[in-house]
Amino acid sequence: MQAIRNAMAAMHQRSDAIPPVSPAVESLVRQVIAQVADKWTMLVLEALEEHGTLRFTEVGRMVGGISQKMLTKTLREMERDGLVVRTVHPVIPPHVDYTLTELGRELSAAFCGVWTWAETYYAEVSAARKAFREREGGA
Amino acid sequence: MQAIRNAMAAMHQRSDAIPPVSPAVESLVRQVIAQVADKWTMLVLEALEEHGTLRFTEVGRMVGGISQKMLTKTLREMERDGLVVRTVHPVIPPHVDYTLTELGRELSAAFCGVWTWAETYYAEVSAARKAFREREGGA
DNA sequence: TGCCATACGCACCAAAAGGAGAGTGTCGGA
DNA sequence: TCCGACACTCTCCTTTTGGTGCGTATGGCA
Repeated sequence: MQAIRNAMAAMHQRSDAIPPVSPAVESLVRQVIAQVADKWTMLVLEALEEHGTLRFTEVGRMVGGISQKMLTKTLREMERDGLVVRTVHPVIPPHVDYTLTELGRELSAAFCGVWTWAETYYAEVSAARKAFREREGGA
Repeated sequence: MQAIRNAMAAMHQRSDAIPPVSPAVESLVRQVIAQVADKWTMLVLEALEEHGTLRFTEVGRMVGGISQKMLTKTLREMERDGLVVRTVHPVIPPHVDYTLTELGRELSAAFCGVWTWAETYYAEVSAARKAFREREGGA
């Protein structure tokens, strides 16, 4: 049973996968991808792309079904990664608004293809799931 | 404190967000997006796009750092959603291979933009994180 | 006088994601 | 003879995700 672990471990040093780019870049890119390929991030990105500058509760409204905790977390991570700018107006009912940076807009544009794919093929995904259930589930 | 819950609840009936598409389609698309915008799914998709047909352990090798459990789960979900075809050769050391379907290839193409974005801007994301740490973290 | 609204932080909890390790069944090689 | 290989599955465990509810500061409105 060592073999699999050995192979997996070896994987981390040697890059059998994609030779063109260096392993260090590979790993960074994967890290960024993993961070960004998140449900809430995608939804918030969409909302801000569609509506421009929004404040906290407005983002929540646009995204829909997100808790304040997750919204805070997602926005903070996006701020950290340079995808949004957070502007605090020091007034007494607090007022904070969020805008996409250029980086954020670029990412949003990149995700556009995935949205289009989902809109184009969701029916086929549904059909595939149904077929799978009938084939596998209700044998 | 009811206000937020009311607003959130209202959100689910009325579509304040994106009028152009119907709410039903919206919800389906979001569901598909949430399913598909997954780290492992993206990585497996990439591996299969790059190398064509692969068998179980080969996919694991190409993706790198994935446990067998997650690999099984990811591949099963992708099969269910019609992204890959799973072919079992009934020989005695088991032999199963996985190939992208047309749907899978289309999705892979759609994600291409995100990969390009990550490759183009990962340095800027790193810089943004560093700046954020210095600004916020090590105040 | 007193409650509401904003944009959170914090504490507590449940559920899901994810990893490590063992087991499986048979066959071919050492 | 007995171990390893494949493609898993199962169990146990930790970490992450996500939800709910509470607190907060204070100017404005009733």
